[in-house]
Amino acid sequence: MNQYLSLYCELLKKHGQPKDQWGLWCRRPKTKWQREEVIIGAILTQNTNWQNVKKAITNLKQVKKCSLKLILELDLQKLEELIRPSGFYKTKARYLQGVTEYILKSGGVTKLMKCDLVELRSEILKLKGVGPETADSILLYALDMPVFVIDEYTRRLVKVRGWLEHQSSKLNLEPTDRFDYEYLRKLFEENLPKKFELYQDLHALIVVEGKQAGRKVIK
DNA sequence: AACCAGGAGAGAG
DNA sequence: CTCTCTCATGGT
Repeated sequence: MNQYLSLYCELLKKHGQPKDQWGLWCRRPKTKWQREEVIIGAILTQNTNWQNVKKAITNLKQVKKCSLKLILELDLQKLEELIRPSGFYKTKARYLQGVTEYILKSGGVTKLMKCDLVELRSEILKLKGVGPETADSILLYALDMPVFVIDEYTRRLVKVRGWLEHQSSKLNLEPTDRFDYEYLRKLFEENLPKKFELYQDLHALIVVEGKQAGRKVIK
């Protein structure tokens, strides 16, 4: 068992199955509407506390079911007003409508799940408001595709545990490249069985662990 | 009362 | 390609 799998076992033992802490995101199986809500949440949570996102989603549900159809039905100003608690509400409202338009035009979430992973990833990365982390969160948690999500918690963990110390010199990488998004993503994916359930749980556990650890050892 | 949380786009150099 | 600025709310 390599260090990535032992990390999973260690965190699983410590925190348990990350279902309740992560609400919908780690729930399996998911309904179509739960998948849509995860996509909406993935945009809303950008650089924002999850507590604020919950308020925004509650506001949306108060109007109607939190779905992609609702996002398109609402006019921009109304949507802005509803998601205001999540911050950056004007830009996020536009992001949401753009992403929603693309998904519905492509045939909806169920259709997307049958697409080729690599192609779909490069397609949604072109959408405004969808960077690497948001794209992979959507692919992994909404569409059950095996992509590992890299975030600040993952970077810190890799840094703190010194996992890249001897590999970086071996591969002759510049210090800035060692924590590059794509590099870290491939590192995790190459060292773990390609299963979306494992990716979902491990990433969630890393976040839970990271939050609990706080920012005491970081620099 | 700063500081920051499941980031990303746009512009400059 | 790598900085730096901007977008904004709510909790410590």
